[in-house]
Amino acid sequence: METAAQKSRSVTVSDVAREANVSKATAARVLGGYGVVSEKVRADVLAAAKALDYRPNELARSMTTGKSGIIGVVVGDIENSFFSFAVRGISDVARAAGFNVILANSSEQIEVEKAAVRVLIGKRVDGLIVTPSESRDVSHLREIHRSGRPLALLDRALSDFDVDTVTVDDRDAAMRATKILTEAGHRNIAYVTAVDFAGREYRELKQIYTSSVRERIEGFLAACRASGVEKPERFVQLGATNSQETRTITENLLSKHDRPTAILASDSLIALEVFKVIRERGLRIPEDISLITFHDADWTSVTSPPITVIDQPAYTLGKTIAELLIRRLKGETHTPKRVVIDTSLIERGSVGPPPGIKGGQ
Amino acid sequence: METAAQKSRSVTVSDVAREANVSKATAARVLGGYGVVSEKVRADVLAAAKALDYRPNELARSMTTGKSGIIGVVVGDIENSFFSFAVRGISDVARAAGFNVILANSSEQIEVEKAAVRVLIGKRVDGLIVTPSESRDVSHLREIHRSGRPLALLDRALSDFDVDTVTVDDRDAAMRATKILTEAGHRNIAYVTAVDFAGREYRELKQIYTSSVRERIEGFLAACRASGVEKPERFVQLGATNSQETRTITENLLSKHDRPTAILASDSLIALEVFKVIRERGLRIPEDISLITFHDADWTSVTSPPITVIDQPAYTLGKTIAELLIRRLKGETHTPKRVVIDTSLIERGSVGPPPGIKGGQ
DNA sequence: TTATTGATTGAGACCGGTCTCAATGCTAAT
DNA sequence: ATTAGCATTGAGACCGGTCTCAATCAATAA
Repeated sequence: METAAQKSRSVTVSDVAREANVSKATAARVLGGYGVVSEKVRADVLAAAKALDYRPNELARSMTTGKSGIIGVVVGDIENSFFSFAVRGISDVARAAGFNVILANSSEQIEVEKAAVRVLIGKRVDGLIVTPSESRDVSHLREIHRSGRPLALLDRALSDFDVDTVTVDDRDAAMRATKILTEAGHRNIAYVTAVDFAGREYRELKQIYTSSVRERIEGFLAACRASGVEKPERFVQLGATNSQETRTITENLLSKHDRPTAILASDSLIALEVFKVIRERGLRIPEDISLITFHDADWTSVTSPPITVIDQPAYTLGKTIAELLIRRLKGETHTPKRVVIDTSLIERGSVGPPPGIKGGQ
Repeated sequence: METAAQKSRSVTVSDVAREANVSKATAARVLGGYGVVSEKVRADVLAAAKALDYRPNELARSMTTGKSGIIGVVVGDIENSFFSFAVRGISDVARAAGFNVILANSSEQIEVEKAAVRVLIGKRVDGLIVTPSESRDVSHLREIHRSGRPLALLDRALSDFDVDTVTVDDRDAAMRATKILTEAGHRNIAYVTAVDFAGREYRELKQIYTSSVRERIEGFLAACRASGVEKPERFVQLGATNSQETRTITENLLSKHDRPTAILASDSLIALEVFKVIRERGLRIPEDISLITFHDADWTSVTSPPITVIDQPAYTLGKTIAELLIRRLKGETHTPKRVVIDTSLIERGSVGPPPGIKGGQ
């Protein structure tokens, strides 16, 4: 009657120990893979474990060891393929190193991001990889640091956080892309980006709290100025946070009497919507308007014409930051590294000279 | 001197209790939000908690309650936007209900899937949502069931598993799509799908161990036969598991002397590659070849011509299965539901009559 | 005034592992 | 024969919560 199976309570070390006629401590030693045990006992315990179909409770294990084997990842939006590739890079590296990943979406909202970080800390993740949605409010990131957990930043740097960071050369990439446009003769180039900012009107760099966005704008402005464009600030369009907003912005842009002859989109979701609106308006690319976007999304190569893009190695970005974090989790104490990964510009067919209305340079 | 901060050990209930001059049990009551406490004591404890910046250890909490508040999700491939949308649906519902999601990728490999399930059970997730990569080896799914955790199946049903399942009307969808093709006059239609099968050659339905794939093939074959196509089996192409394989398959297909006049792709990743190869070959869609694909991926609407697709509501699929699972996790004991969600066929411009070489019906 | 009742609070077991330390047994050295 | 020394094993504390049960106390009823 003692063999009667309990409801469905899971098998514990004690159960195995009893079955193998050894102490709980000994059973734990072989099951947990630590300490020393004689061959005979080891075999007995293993046999008992198999017979009972023992499964270690990782939760309990985590509680004593203090390590959960989990890496928390907070990302802007998984639906954006840039992030899903990055996450895939993180996951692959993590799994290979024996870590699991808990994924959270911030929807680029600081409050959601803070909540996610809080939950993750509560779950006692071993480390966090975050794509900070802004640099003004970073109290929650400070907390991570204070809790002793390593933090790593993905895609967006934070000047006053000296932690492992992997970004791409945003400023430079934006400059190169813009330069291609100015060299083709464009002087009225719109830069459409996704920052959610009350008022929408762009005024100065200081109002942008996301490093990557700021750097790209910086690069865009620099390249515009270099080619003699006056007050390029007026071409910066903020607020393309979702397809509806992007659509509105693009429609406004295309309705202006001096509509831009080229558009630079800060991500592929924006570009897709821009592309659609351009199409709907019956405008031709690149004859009527040129287009370049950040991120080599799959669709950009199959449109007619295919789109010129800035290729951000998203997978590598994720892979690299995960490697850095894991090295730290394994005890390495290198000084925080700031890795900047090169992007490349893939020229396809979406850039041409501006329509001859007002002429080139 | 007693105020001296400990290294960086985290603040526990006991610490708060001491600070507030109450017992651990009482502090736990207010911090844990259970039992009853007087207003005064509650205020004291809360104040102490704030002063000490107390953060509950979810791990410890999970250990006693037996619930981790985590839903484990094992999916074929997050990079596939079908899955990333589904995951987004799951995540949104989960977060709203106070659950977290641990995501694992199986890469459609049964061994990886089994390992992932094992890990997730070890982490004591409250329930699992799995996209089973095959129906032959389901021992690991049986284990989930035996461990008392609810299991829910996403996108793929398992005949001998009576658990909550959400799928789409694959058979019907494939039939409708094929019918559009046959009605346009096609009789030589290739169906390209991603099952990894030694030998690649399709022989019979029984060799397909993924329900959705099987049903689609079934629908395809039925529609072909209905329009008088003989031995439509020979048009089924297995093995398009990655872009390279897909490319090879498509190239072979297009090189045949009696090359298909239409292609039906089982997912958007496959279709994208097929589309590219068709383009490279200088063939025109739909004049030279027609194309339909499962999943309304973003790129399908911006190509020239835009692609006719079977729209699978991936987000809804994820949302629905998560809702079902969560209801169960909250104690509801409804009999397992098998929800089949309708797909819709979005006709765009990639279907036309077959080129007039051999003529239509 | 004393017993009864209900509201609070405290003590301590427990979850399922890890890990320290002492006890035991056996071999080898004196 | 006695004992130091090493390899094994066992007992039990601990991690940080939850939760049961008993104790305390003031207020109400008899």
